[in-house]
Amino acid sequence: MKAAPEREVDRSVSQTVKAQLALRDQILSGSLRPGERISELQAVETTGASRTPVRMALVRLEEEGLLEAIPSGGFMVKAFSERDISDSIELRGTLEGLAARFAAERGVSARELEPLKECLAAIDELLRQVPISVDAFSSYVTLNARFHALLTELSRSPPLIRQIDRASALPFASPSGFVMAQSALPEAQQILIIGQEHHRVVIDAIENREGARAEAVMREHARLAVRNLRLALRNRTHLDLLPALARISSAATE
Amino acid sequence: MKAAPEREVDRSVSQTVKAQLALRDQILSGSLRPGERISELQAVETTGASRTPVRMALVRLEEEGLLEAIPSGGFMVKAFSERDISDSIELRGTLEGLAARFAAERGVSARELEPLKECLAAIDELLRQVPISVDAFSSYVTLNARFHALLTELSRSPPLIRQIDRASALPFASPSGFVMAQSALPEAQQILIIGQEHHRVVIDAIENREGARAEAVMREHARLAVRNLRLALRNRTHLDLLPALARISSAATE
DNA sequence: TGAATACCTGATGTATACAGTAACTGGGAC
DNA sequence: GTCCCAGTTACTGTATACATCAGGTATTCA
Repeated sequence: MKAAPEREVDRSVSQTVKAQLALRDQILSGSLRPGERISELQAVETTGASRTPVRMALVRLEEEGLLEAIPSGGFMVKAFSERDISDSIELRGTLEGLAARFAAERGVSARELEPLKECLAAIDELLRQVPISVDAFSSYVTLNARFHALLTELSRSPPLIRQIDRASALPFASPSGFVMAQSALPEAQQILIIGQEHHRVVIDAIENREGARAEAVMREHARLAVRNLRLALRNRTHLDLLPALARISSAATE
Repeated sequence: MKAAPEREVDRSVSQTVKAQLALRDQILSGSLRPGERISELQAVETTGASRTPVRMALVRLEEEGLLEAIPSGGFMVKAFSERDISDSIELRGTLEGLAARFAAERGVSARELEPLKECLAAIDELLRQVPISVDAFSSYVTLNARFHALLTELSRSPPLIRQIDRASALPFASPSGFVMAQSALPEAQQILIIGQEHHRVVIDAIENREGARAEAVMREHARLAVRNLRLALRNRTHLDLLPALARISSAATE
């Protein structure tokens, strides 16, 4: 029973992971700007790791989709248009739809659905209070992520789970990527309520083995995230919650 | 104007890529067996590259889905069940369906459809001969891959194109992964003809901006590959064309 | 004054040396 | 005979040194 599980990070976590997390933070916080070449030596200084783990982290971040390889060598921060992001969300929705259909078609025991229903109830509880507090929004993000993860697992398809995980790795494409960004807007509550209805329907569809319905509702569910994205971009006041978004050029939409 | 563009591979291609190709070959040819831990030092000997590029290649192959990270460190060859493979194919079909829908909904100019139609005509030409020669099968694989690549491009969605590429990276999930494996079977011709019909329909659907139709036909198209997989596994005589498949345990299907 | 070339600086790609840790084997004790 | 512990071995993760190449700048010539 080892003590200090918090500060042990410095030793137990590998340098590679440390560098990866640090660099991802730098990218998402906007310290590194899109199109900018990432200098390995600079990364070595800011992350504290050596060149080898830094290179490792860069390769992983490229696979993750945050970086782009430069033909002559090295990496640069990838730039995303609004269209890229909405397409990524639609893509995730399509994959989650497939997962829901698999779950419905292949059948799921009541025991497996239990945690999903608990999650559903917890979100219901959150939404009961009006207006919804900021804390509640934060809890919603956690519970929502959990719901989506559980639902994905229901497909019992490792390749699909893997792909959904990668599709959700991009923070703007993840299930609750823009929930916080619009927590102050009046439309926010309605969207959360509608989203919860989708959650309810998909569970019902899976229980009744209605594959097409389960798939369709998950696709529509993702489009809610696209709406959140639009809202967040139109009301740029709260972009400080996701600084990387501030650089998305709306002009690049079409 | 440099000479010897063939044997220049030794210098122009990076050690990392060389190692990656060599290791992938070893995995797919069956030299490295599923579940087996890959020793870096051993890989250094067989590939000729140093440890650094070998490690790089291992990370990339893991992201590609051929390897699995071992918690205590290192990598092992991933094992696939028949179900894993059919799910991967269904997954690719779903993504290609999305691409076709995007193309249909967003509109495609006649000029952009031109290369698709040329490809279609070339395959038609191939299928005219009965019975189809082995050479024709080989040409079919090339043209089919080209058709799928062009279709994917039509979506004009970089994130989607990227994901489809990754989904097709697994050789068993790629569009014509099992065409060769069943080239000697009598059902083969029929399947090729049906596949070509799908190609024809998806282009027609995109031209007429029928998104749902385009999507549906691409999904069905992928299921043809699942059928090919089943055929290939039932007639294990020709598994030598894809040695890695010989290790798929049919028992692990359910 | 402008363009081209040569040199130089800084980067990445590669190789290898070192440290820490996990797994395996051999021996001993119960 | 079996189980457990300790020692050893060999592997991975990390750091750093070296070579090669691309890009930029300065100088020179037209």
